[in-house]
Amino acid sequence: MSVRRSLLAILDQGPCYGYQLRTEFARRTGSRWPLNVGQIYNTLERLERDGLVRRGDADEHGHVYWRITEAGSADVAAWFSSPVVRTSAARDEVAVKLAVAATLPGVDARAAIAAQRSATLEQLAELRAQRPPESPAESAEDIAHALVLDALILAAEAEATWLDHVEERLSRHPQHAMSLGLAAERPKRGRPAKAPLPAIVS
Amino acid sequence: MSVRRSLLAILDQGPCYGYQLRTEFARRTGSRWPLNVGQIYNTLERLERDGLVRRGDADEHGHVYWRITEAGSADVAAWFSSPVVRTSAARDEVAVKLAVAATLPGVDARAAIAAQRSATLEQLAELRAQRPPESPAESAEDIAHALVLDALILAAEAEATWLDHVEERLSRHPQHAMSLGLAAERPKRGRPAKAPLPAIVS
DNA sequence: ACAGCCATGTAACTTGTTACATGATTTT
DNA sequence: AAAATCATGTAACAAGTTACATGGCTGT
Repeated sequence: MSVRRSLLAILDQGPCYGYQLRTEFARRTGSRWPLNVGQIYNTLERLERDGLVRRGDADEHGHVYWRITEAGSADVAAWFSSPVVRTSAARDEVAVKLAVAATLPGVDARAAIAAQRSATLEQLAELRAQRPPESPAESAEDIAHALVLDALILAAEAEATWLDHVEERLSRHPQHAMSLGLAAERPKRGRPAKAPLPAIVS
Repeated sequence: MSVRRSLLAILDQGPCYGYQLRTEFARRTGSRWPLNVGQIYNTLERLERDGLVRRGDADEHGHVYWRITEAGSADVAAWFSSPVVRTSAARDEVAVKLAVAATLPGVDARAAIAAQRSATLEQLAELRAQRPPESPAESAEDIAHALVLDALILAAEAEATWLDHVEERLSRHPQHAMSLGLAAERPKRGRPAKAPLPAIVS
């Protein structure tokens, strides 16, 4: 929902045409998350379908301006006033992947961790290299870009810390090596699993 | 791709029927990411469409077993041997949201940060409370669940740190308050933006 | 003339997600 | 008998993403 909501929030500042929204989004997020132009138009049509924006006529230059509706403004206000909830969904692919890898016999979880850590540390170095030197007078754009960069850096650092943590924990339990075979076949339809949790050494 | 890939990785251990995959996935991820049963069957059909699994006949209990193909095994091997790349996509909704909030005049970015921090800290407390006491003998399932829990805790901690960082940086620049109006209208079609970046005080 | 950007749009597709229907079996 | 769980499936949809077509304008 972040693209859709972001475009709507920008439109809340005043009417924009499609291509302009792309520029505005890029300015505010440091062009770090590329946005295919086609997606802008898709999203605008879906927002119109949902009654959150209205399409205007093309002006003299051929620009099609879109205007937010009251329902749209309410949606933006609600977005900004309420936190992003990470309840059920929001699966971290790396976490899911390593949890599965660590519990499957025959899968080299250590290797998967090592591969991920290499990639994460490399990306972390790249991100840190992009951090500009502290300057006393920063433009609004500079600050916004710095915020996004810091978010990425902190997330990568947290992931690296977690990977070390995972590896250490796996090292403390070398005997059963975290392997968890499939639960034994169930004798009858409807019977609960009652898995024997075979401890297979990888 | 994490659900699809996880189911495929489990199938790489041996044939399973749909409902069984749900149990296996839940066991390995601590039931922390609920998986609607219907999604299992959708995903299996899509995997079959892509030639990664083959559907078997129902056995005496009516269980429909699915078997991974060679292409499927290769996909699993490739998944585990290569890191998850967070290059272009992988937008963090909170980061996008606050970057946009911080650059839009009339939006109270401080309030948005405060709301997010409350939610994040609350969730962090809940997650920490769920951390079981260190026990010398942990089952494979226990360890997997701990890994997932730690991933969530570290991500929440990183987010909290980042939120503090953002707020502090915004406080250091109170004059223009990060506000960035829409770029001025472009005089002609095809002209670049050349935004004046108006410094609007919120 | 040509490359490249500006600008709008369409069509198809992916993964994830939910709601619903259906029925068997097990437990209470 | 009723409730809960096991089990398979279908239909629809959401958000994001890409590839493509089309044309105007600008700078070299």
